[in-house]
Amino acid sequence: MKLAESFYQRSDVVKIARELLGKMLYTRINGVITGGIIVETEAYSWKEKGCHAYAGRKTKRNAVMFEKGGLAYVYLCYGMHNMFNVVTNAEGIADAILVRAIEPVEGVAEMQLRRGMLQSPFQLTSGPGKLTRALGIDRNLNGKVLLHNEVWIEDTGGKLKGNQIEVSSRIGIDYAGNDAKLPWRFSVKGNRWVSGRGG
DNA sequence: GCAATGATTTACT
DNA sequence: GTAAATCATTGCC
Repeated sequence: MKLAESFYQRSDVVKIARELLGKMLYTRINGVITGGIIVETEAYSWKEKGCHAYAGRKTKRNAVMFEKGGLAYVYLCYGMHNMFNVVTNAEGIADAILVRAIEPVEGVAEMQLRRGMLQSPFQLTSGPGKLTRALGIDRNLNGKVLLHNEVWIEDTGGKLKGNQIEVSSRIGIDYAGNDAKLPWRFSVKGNRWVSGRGG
């Protein structure tokens, strides 16, 4: 079943990022459903420099981060990659979680079509830009509520043990100085779809 | 109006 | 390992 709004609207974005591991992320694009298990996330908060909304700086791009938790924040990076984030916390507080990798489950054939030929199936969704392409996520989904039938997250009922979760520093935010060292990246230990070496 | 750059991926050497 | 691809957003003039 879909996660309730109350799951996203709690105040501890780091805790929510950890809890998203093992959940199912689905999209429905042009009637085609694709989805997979979230295996890698990163937390971002307005309080630290790695975040687009650092120091509460609100712009046209990141405005959705200031909305209430439970919305999708999608933006374009490097001119070609869409990044998918989950907005958390209460309205007015800009926290969000970047989904960096999923394990393909639903609509795998469609994902392969969208991604083209790959050297390894583990490259299908093993990175933030890859999974958005595989799931058909683009900026049209920015600001969408994660409770409807375009993009949503479900609780599978499965539970990850603490020793199955790997904690590390976030990737690609060297400009954030000391905040780049925060242990706010979570991944499923041993999962082949975690970004990095895709196979 | 304009120059700078990024929460990345892929190909090439 | 290094570099190119590629453009919306941002900040400054």
